[in-house]
Amino acid sequence: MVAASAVSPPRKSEAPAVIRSTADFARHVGLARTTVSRVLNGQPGLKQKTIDRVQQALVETGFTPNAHALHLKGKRTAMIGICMEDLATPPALRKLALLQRVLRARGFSSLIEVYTPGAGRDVVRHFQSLRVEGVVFIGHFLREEIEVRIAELNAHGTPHVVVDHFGLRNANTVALDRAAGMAAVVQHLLDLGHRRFGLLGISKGPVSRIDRPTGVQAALRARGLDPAVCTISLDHLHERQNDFDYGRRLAASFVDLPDRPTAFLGLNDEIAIGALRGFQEAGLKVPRDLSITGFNNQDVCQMTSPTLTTVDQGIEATVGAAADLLLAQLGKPLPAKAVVKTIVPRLILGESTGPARS
Amino acid sequence: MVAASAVSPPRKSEAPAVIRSTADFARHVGLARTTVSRVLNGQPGLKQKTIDRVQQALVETGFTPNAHALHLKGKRTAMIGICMEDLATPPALRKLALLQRVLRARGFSSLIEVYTPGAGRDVVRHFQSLRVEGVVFIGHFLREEIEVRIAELNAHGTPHVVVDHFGLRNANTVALDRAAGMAAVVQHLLDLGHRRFGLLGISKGPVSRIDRPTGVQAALRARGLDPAVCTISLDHLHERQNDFDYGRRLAASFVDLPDRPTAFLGLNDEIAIGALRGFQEAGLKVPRDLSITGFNNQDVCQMTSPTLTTVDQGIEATVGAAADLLLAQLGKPLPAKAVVKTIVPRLILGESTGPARS
DNA sequence: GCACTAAACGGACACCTGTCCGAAAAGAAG
DNA sequence: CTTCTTTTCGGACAGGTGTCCGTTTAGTGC
Repeated sequence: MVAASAVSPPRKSEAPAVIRSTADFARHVGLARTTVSRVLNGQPGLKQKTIDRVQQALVETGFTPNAHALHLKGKRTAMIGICMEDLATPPALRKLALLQRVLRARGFSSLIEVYTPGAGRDVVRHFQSLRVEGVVFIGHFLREEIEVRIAELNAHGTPHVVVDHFGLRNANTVALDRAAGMAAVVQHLLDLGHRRFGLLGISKGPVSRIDRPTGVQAALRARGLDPAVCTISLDHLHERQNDFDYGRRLAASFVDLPDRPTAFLGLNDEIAIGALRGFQEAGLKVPRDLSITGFNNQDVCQMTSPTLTTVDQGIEATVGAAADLLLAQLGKPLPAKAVVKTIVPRLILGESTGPARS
Repeated sequence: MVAASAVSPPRKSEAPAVIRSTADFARHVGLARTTVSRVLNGQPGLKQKTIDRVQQALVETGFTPNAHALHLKGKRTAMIGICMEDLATPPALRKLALLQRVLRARGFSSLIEVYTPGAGRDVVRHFQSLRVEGVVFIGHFLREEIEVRIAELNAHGTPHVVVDHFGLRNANTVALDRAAGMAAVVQHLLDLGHRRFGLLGISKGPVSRIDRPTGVQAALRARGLDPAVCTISLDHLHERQNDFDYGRRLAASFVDLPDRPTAFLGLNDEIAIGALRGFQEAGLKVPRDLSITGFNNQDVCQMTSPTLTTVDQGIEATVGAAADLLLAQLGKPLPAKAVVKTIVPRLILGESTGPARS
């Protein structure tokens, strides 16, 4: 038995130890709950002295109204759910960072979840239960699963945007036109006289019309060349684990190939840099003996010798467009037709490409 | 005037167009709200047929109870607020990604905010208003400001952990012992015969006892050498913007220095790689003519030629310890004394260090 | 000291949920 | 058909908030 509390039962005006609600806070200040509420919401008809008193106590105690109760009263949550692909690649993380910044600037907080295959339902349900105002998907997911999620979001009237996963049904999408980027690379190399291309990690067929292989083929055909003749891939010879090492081993396999290509197209920067290293270890000079290109324009492209010719992803443009697309939907009824936007990337010339050796 | 609604006013049993609450959902299923609630919470005394009916409707509609109302009823929010100093650097992003994964595995969602100087108050207030169960700070902040935030959190009984910012008063901290890492680097170079060290970006005095300069000095003194004599910095000659370029320009300044150091200690990997490039451009061979070390062990360290000797941050260990520290506080009263944990990093040997040229 | 006004008070309600509990309905057994 | 049991119904409440509104208190002018 606690003597103190038994002797003096808490009077109404007594300040509580821990402030958990406006009521607690009002008792602490010595005002009515409604009066405090009026101060907090800037309503008229209050004496300046009272306002000051509340403001000061606010600073002292650091009290904050319960956001959940506020939302229950109809206030918007100002939260955006972000689903990330499980693979934490540098470009994906940069997109996340940038997106967070853009959303923050517009007054939204970011709730992030990694979307592992199979767990997607829980993630989206969780966002729904928190009544987020929108959902962003960053990365490439299982088609069937993600399409179900998007249908759910649409059914609930929750805006969404998919970044990078092109071709999903009824999905608002912002994606990089990788085909265009790859075409620019190939054109650049064709202009330098290259006619035989080694593919590094790009052996898989195109998944959509804006995929890298499509761009390679289109650029070659535009010059009247046959992709099947001009390109060669040794991807099947090695297992892809670490990208850098994968590129290195691919290069080693290409070195002694009769009729070796004069130009090599990397799926990404890591593979390209690995290949660069692999060829250099074999005693070849880049770009004298051969040319190499990357994709993504990560920081590391400027750090190699020679610097890497690559394709800039335009992450800013992509994320900016995604944010615009998402926020434009707020408050309005969902668009009848999904909006799809493609971003055309930019060729970044480095020192790793040069005239074909005749 | 809408004829349909005027003719048939919505009956109680009519299903609403949009399901926003358990009441809506119950009407949709054709059951009482309380009955549905009992199903959702697994209470006994329900016919299997009824349970199935609700479950099915749950799947069909994708209805989710309002998390905010649940929290109001006492359910925990299971949210952790994460304050980031900066989302721009690769190590910071890796920490964030890893932390999110660890928290997710324990059933927590992550709310991230970038903590810009001055805006820290709003960020923490926002977390408080959302009644997060804990707050993590990742990075280095303004000492005074962050200490006030932590005091606020303590006053509210909200657990916290600071990652990377060592020496804050009353702050639970997990930090990398950069001094130990740097000492290991210097010892390694001393063993290789180096006696004169160029500092790349490490000119500023130590902020705490686990900072890089402390480690350099300690390692030198341990061998009876005078840091003031053995080390030289030209940091003041260049403005630090992009780290890679900064390192490159620093190297250029060192090239023609009489009595040039034989070993160079980079503040981080980017600066080291920039310097590596700078020296190579000046015609020097690494490690034949000089040795270079980095710090952080980013992926890029393996992509340079030669590969970089560096220090592994032990991000997994750091983030794991931080998560443990935070989650251990949940539910319990806050620890009387702040817990401080340091992580000892590991030296990663690369090809960029070799015997001193006599 | 009186009348009048400005300001603070405090009860009520809605928002959505889970839970309790008495009442009503449905179903089963006789 | 009656009785008893199982199941569902639906009203009430709490949790924290903003707002409305009638009531009480403090302050001002004369």
